[in-house]
Amino acid sequence: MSRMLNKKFFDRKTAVVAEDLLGKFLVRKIGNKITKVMITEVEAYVGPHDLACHSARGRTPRNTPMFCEAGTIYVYFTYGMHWMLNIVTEERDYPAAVLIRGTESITGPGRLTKKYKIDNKLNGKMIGKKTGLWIEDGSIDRKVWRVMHTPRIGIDSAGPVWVNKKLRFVLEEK
DNA sequence: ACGATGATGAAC
DNA sequence: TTCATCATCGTA
Repeated sequence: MSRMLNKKFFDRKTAVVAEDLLGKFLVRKIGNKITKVMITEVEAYVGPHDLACHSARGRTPRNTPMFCEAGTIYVYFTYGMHWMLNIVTEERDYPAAVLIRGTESITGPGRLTKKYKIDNKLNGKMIGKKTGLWIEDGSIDRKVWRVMHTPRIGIDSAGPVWVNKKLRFVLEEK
């Protein structure tokens, strides 16, 4: 049985946590049914100075979970139909998070939350068994997978500097 | 390429 | 209270 990643894992620099999440497993428990899939695509939203980050314009009702302790789930609704799953990083009151964009069986942050029934009911909760959503350890087989660094998706309004930062990390099959 | 679809936050 | 925007997706 794999190790469940705890607060300590997420209480580190956001870009480091993001890249480190590749190859780890997203685990979802609903009732007595457990699904476990490898994470293959993430993005880092590194703090209030990051103009693509929801916390760039201060604290608001929506982004309040980002100010909570590392390992807190931040789910928000966008484009009138999609839920986005993030996990909060770094120390309390430092608003940063990693967006989980894709797993081995499903690509796209909106599809992922739909498939694993992730919505605002999880917002602000801590990852763990009680919540029914957590992350388990795993290691990448480097003979099979390579890590790609690219700009983040769908953040054009953040301005050229932050749009071009390579804060999206993707696991690709060689 | 574009419309769906509605919460969010900033401006007025 | 209005309005543009939005960390997207399915269909064309």
